[in-house]
Amino acid sequence: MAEKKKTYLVLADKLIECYLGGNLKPGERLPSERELAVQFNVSRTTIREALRTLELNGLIDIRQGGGSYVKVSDIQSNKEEIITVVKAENPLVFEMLELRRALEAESSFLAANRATPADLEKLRIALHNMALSKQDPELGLKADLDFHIGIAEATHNSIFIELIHTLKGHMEETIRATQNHRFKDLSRYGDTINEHREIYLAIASGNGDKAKELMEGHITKIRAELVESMI
Amino acid sequence: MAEKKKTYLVLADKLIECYLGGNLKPGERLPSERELAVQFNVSRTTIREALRTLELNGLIDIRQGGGSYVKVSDIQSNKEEIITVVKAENPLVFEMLELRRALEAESSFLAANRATPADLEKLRIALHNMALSKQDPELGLKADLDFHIGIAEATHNSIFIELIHTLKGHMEETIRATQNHRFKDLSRYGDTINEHREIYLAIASGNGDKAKELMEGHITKIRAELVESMI
DNA sequence: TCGAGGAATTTGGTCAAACCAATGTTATAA
DNA sequence: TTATAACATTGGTTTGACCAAATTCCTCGA
Repeated sequence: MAEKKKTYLVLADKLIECYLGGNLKPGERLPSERELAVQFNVSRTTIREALRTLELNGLIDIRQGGGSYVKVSDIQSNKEEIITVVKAENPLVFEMLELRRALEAESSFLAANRATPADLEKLRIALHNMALSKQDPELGLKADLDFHIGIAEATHNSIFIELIHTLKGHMEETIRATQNHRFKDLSRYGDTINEHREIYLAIASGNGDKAKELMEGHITKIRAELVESMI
Repeated sequence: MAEKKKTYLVLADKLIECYLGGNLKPGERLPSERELAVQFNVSRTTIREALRTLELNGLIDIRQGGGSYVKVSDIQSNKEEIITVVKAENPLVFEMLELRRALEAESSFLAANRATPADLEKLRIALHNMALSKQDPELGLKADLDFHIGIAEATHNSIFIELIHTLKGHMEETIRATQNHRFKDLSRYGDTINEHREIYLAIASGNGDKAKELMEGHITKIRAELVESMI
């Protein structure tokens, strides 16, 4: 069904496409409201609503008498830098794992306070798939990843979400490395599933501190398994 | 510093205070734009900008011909959260702070287990400079930064070290934003110094769990100060 | 020639009145 | 009672005007 979009949002997108999508560098000025109104064939009022939208999203800076300027978002570029740092093909497996411990523990805490019913549903599905996957390593891998990513997404913090996706490759590697152990000793795989389930319950019940503690323990245990698998 | 706030943001706050601060339950309808314009003695245009702000922040739902309704909030949000959303100059500031909480808490934990005498010496110097800087904001800023960076370096985890340097700009911004409050109330600045000192002691004595807990509290407090400084 | 000061212009901020479009309400007729 | 048409309400958009801040540009004096 064709959703009817609000005009000011459509305009905001057009503005981004025309001016913020690379054609205008940070610090440069946009055309005046009156010019934009003519260009897009709408009233100044409507253009102003679109500009407000961009301002509230931190994309531009509006100054009375001055004009609208593309914001030099330290933070936006910071965000990209952070991703770059983490992305760097790092052979530093254990350092990465420490980063994951930091990120995922805090994610669990935040998720417990913010997860929507839809977020929780995703986590339940991942849990369920994992339980079904005792004989299927690939399904297990995917479900395991889905669970960890699902928690990050439940924080609704865009930086955490991007970072966890950046770390996906590393997580996959780690899981594969430890899978041999897990499948040799099925009870251990069961332990992992139980840990996930407990983390889920803590998040679903809104117990942030407990969720964080459990996730810390979980990743510490992964580290131990990784050490074993390398012996 | 008497910042001149944009009218529509001020109005958005008033609307929250009058209607979303508990007096109106989720699902209930706000007065019409025309009524609100009369009530706050501004034009309908201005009221509309304020309502847009609330809509963009997901607090209300505006339906043509229907009216504006308080949204059933996805995330469990207390009043402070709401204020935060509306006030945030850059929506990513608080996301960044959450990232810092994750990184610096884990850093403190790791530092407590790995800090060398040289690492500890650096932290002591930063602490000392901070104590000396009650009258010198710039020195205080640098000492504050040095302390946080020093902890990351004491982890000897290259990823953490790179990340904290990437976040330096953001940290500086946050410290500056909260400095006004700190210097208005010197006892509060003393609190900050004491928090740093306690974190140092926990690290120096090898108590990782305590160091982590203290750092978490410290950054949570920074967040609260940041919220205050924006009101 | 250069710089300071100030007037004129540009640009965003606010207001008012009108009309359109979608929704909600009420009255009417089957 | 129900379906429908007329009306009222409410948000959406346009226009034009004026205010306030910032910028631009010109003049004048050193």
